Amino acid sequence: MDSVKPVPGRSGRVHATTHSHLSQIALKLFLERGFEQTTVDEIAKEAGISRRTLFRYFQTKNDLPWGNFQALLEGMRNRLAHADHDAPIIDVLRSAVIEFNHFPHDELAMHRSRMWLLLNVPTLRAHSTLRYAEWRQVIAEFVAQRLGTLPSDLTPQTIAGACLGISLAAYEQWLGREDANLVELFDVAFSSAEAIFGTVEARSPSEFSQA
Amino acid sequence: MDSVKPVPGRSGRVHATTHSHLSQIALKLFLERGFEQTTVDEIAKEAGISRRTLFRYFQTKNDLPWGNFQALLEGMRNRLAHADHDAPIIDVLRSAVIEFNHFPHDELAMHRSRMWLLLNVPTLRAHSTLRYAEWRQVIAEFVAQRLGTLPSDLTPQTIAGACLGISLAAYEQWLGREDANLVELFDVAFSSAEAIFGTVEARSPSEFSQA
DNA sequence: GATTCTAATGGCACTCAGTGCCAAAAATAA
DNA sequence: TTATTTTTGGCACTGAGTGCCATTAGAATC
Repeated sequence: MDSVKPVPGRSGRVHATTHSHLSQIALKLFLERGFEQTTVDEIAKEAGISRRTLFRYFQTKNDLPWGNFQALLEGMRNRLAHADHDAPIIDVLRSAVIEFNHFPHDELAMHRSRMWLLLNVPTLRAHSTLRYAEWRQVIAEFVAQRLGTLPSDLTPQTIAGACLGISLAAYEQWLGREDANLVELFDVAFSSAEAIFGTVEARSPSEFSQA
Repeated sequence: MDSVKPVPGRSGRVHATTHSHLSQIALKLFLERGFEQTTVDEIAKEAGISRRTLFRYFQTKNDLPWGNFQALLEGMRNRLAHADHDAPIIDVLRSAVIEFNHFPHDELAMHRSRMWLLLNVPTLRAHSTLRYAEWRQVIAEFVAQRLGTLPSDLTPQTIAGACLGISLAAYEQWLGREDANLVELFDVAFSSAEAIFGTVEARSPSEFSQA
């Protein structure tokens, strides 16, 4: 499935597996036997690697469902950094968040399982707080950079918090309806939020300076 | 400090300690050495009980800073249940939440340490999610009972979420200012929220029926 | 093609959180 | 004194996570 190939121009032994592959195996076992009932040893054995190696791919058992979250975060960070500087902040955020939560059709079922676990297994629910904080930080840093403030200031933090709230609301809806379209739900959720809050405070500085 | 006395009319061995006492010892060690650097064995030894017994008072190490949270929850549940049935929901909630977060003067320093840990140690921050959920559930059940809806419905959940948000904002302020008054901050936070959202949707049913 | 360098793997021993089980201790009730 | 009740404490066990180091499998160099 995920055949790992040597990267040209890079010394050293080739990776035995991928975050994605391990995550898939873990999700499968978690769904079959339950999260608490599945041991890390079983996952490692199923993946054909040693337990020690698994802990080099994932810091904790709780991180397994997330896949390579750091890489996804880095992708969103880059997307935000290279966005059109004249586009309104809210528009950039909207498309970045939607892109972040866009998955190929053949991965959607797995993603649904993933999100179901993250939102329903108590241990994972608690641990998610930490991942959410990292995600919000990426948003906050982007907004702060656009507004010329610190990421810790009220506006960046508020907007980041709102984006997270919107996302979680969309996922709640998605998990509740078998036939729902995730991207559409995100779109609707963002539109609702914009209608309620307006976009005044979220416009880019260049729009003001160009006037 | 916490001398444990036999309860009249109740058989069996007397409790060797209290949640409060263990919590105090744990807080002291967590602040001195750090949360991760303190083992449960050290806390048990310092308290003069066995490790096994400590785990009968607290399910996990993460629960130690919370003290007897279940008892506090039960207190709030009772307070809400016995509140004046004609008083507006928001007024009942306001006083219940403030009372929940009211501590005697000589316990305030310890409570400050407690909250600092809960909001700053990653593991505890994550675990708090679960305690917050229980707290919100108590609020939601009260609101639902007053409105004649299910606790899982949107309005009870939203109001409970707002109460939590208000509380956390008040704590953030409190921890940032050495001289701040916690109860006053809660009062201000509640007033701000009421000013923004109004109180229309949060009035008790009897107010409508009496009209 | 043999050697060297580099980066990942795997095994082992260890710490620590948390649990099941059961005997011992300490209180009340008969 | 004896029986009953409830908590405590010890012990062995499982499972997560870590430090250390030898081994492996590639690439790069000669």
